[in-house]
Amino acid sequence: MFETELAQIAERIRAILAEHGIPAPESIDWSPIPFSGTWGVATNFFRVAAAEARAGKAPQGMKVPQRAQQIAALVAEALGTPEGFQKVEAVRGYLNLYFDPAAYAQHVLEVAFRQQQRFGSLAPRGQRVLVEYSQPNTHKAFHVGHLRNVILGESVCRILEAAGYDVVRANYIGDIGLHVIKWLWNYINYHHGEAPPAEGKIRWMGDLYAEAVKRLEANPDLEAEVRALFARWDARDPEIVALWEKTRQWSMEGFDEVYERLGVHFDRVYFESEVEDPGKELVEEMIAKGIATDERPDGPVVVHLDELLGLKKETYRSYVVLRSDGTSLYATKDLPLAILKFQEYPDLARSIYVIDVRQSLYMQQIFKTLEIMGYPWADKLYHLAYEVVNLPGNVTMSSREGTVVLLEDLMREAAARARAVVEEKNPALDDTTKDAVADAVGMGAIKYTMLARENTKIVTFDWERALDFNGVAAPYIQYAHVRANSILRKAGEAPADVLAPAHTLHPAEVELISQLAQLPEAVRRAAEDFKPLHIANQAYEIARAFNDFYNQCPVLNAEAEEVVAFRLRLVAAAKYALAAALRLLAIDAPERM
RNA sequence: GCCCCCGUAGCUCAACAGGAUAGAGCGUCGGACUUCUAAUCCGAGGGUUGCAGGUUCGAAUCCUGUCGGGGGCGCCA
Repeated sequence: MFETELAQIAERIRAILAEHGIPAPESIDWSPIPFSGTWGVATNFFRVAAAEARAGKAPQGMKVPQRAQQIAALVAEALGTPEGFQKVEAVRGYLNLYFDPAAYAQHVLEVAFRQQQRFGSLAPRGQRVLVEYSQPNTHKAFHVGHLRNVILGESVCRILEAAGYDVVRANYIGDIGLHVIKWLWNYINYHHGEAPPAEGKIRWMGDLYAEAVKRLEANPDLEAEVRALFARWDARDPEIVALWEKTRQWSMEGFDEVYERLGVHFDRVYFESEVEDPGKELVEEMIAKGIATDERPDGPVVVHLDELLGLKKETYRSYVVLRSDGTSLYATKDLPLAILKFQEYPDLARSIYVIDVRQSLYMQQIFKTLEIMGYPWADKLYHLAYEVVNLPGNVTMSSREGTVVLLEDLMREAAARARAVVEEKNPALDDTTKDAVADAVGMGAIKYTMLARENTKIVTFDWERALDFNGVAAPYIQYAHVRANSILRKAGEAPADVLAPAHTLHPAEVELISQLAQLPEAVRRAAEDFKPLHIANQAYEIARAFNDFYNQCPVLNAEAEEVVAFRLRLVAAAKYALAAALRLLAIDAPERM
């Protein structure tokens, strides 16, 4: 807000400094004034004073903070009070500019009314980015660890869109590999002809996989059967391929249900199976170019990155692109997939991989290899690393080990608990609404706990914490939205125009407007760092400010008609902001609860 | 052996590009519903930001070292 005005003031400050022979800083940055209880921006002159001191030009015997204050005072004096501002002051080396409250409040409301549910959105950039996330394996379970990926990926997509990017949502399905063969082996031998239940397809698929692993561990001799089956699959035995396609579809249907429930959809779904053959061809090309070393039959096909780059220190190390028996592994397929993405979307400004942090080295190896191969877009690849979800006691979630919390169990439990709370808090609602509210609150609570955390921090899954609806949590924000909605409903017609306040603003109004105004900046930062956390924090701050306002400032029964009119508009703006922020977190904003 | 991440209140976490007085929630104690939904609000208590140096006018934030925890390092995905 007020970027052009501030740029002009910055120029005037430069001129004032120049007049006094004081070296100008390379940039003049503005930040909010803390502890002020009103709106304004500040900049400081410590850098200027320090630079002056280093140059030996500082007035004799004057310390940097003291000199900074002197310069701030000097600038304040020369600047006067610019148009649109109420007050200018120099405090402890800072120059504080206070906006005219009425004008500022009106400006914030104007933006909110113009953007409405898109409040906080930035101008279009005309750039396209692709985000690959979720990446589930068919024939396996979908647990809470996978949930963090989906939620983070989806939120990042929404944030990037709000920041003006054109976003391609991509999924990459692990539909082939040893795990699939093991599953098929178990199915053919012990479950032939069975079909998954209508409810809980993913659980059923996961159970059969776990069973396969258990059988093979109990009797390692059976591995030979699995290898034989893998050979048939590799030879494209029609019977096996048909069964693979049919069973894969069961997993896909299960995934679709989950995505539907989470509010996630993809623009492009890639399958590992579609890049396997291109990958094998690519490996041959890499061998021919001397990028990959063929150590067969005694070893696999390897890319020795450090050697290729002439690095003496271990950096990128080496990795295998093709097994010694000629079968593919992850790297065989990730390389052609990266290429395929840029063939389909040549104008990508960024190709982002949402993948957990344990694969950081691997990702760097893939990116570096593509760079060595000469792909000009290699520098646009970005690994968005996030930490894993563990169980208490630092237990890694593993479908093999059976140490998992299944997504469907979590969602069911969340809905059930939320439903009980709705029943207690608002029994007057009809059943359909109660169900909808329970879903919004339950899913929201889960999503918020995963997003309101630094990507690089491990989440320890705990039932009580994940489903705690109190405190800093989605329901708190949703409740503020509901309260705002409730006031607007009672008021009748929603206000469509904007008013400047005619009364002296209450501190709670000041704080609320101030928090609303910070949403666009939160969007900018969240998009820049790929951190939904910034939105989660800002959403909470807005809700907190709104609840405080709600408590202290009557709206419909305010003391004067003009106050009612202004506050109604403020409530509407707050509702827009809350809905917008929740939308960026992929959390529903119910109308009542 | 090499590399990455984490360490902030009793617990779980915040803290914009290094800026003014490090903030929330939970838990504990004490208050506020005849008033727009109390899933709310107010108050109290709680800190040598693991430790030691360094850079800087200024460090939770950057650098070096160190301790503790987690993770990754050629045929798993």
